[in-house]
Amino acid sequence: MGHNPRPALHHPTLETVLVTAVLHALSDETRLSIVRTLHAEPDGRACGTFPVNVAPSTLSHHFKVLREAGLIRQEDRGTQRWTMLRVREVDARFPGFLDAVIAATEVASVRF
Amino acid sequence: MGHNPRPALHHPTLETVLVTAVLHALSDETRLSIVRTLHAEPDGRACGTFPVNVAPSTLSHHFKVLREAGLIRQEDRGTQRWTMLRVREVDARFPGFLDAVIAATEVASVRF
DNA sequence: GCCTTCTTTCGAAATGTATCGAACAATACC
DNA sequence: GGTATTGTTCGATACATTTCGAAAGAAGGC
Repeated sequence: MGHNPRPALHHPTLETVLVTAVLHALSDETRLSIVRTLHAEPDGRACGTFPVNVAPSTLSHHFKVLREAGLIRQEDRGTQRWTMLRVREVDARFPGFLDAVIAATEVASVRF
Repeated sequence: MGHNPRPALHHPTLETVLVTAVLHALSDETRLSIVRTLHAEPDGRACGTFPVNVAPSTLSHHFKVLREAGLIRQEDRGTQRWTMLRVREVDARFPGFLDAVIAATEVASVRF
């Protein structure tokens, strides 16, 4: 019998995620910071390389919330898990929304 | 000595509210429904007339959250409290954000 | 095989949130 | 003054969320 590869990650279609789920996912300071970082790096980055101040297990929890809200896509590359923002798909379902949120956080001298 | 009028409601300047507070305020189904109703009625309406399925005390709690997030303005008119969406101010601080959220909820056959 | 690296899952604890009913305040009207 | 009408505050409860450390799983290199 074969080996047991990592379970496939679930990436919901944007049509099936609730508006409230997206808003809730972004209403946390740490998760919003993750989305900001990803927005500035279209190629994505590995999970462990985000500049956040939480434990790895907590970070993993936040990625799950973002993934289930349809905001990020993750794939395995060797031992690390790559994370990308689903810009196209989010913008197709919520036109202008992501840009407006990012822009709101980029005003000088404003804390999230 | 005089009577004791209702305490003045606090309406924070949009510059002082956190982005996460606005997102959190809108991430609740009942509150999002209130904002949708107000968006369709620029003149505002009285607190008790919103089509929601919660007790008056719960509704009062939701108005407080929306008010402290800078999303609504309330003023007393006789025995009732009038509520309006702060469209201009919200749009000045978060350009395009409110419209994007409202539009996202107006897609046919989509639940919040 | 063994060890390192990266990430997740599993409790567990602390905190926050939505909800209600009962009681209270303020205004308007009689 | 008395009585409705309208909303808020308070206490209590149930549930959700954020957080961590410890343990485990999977891939890669030795």
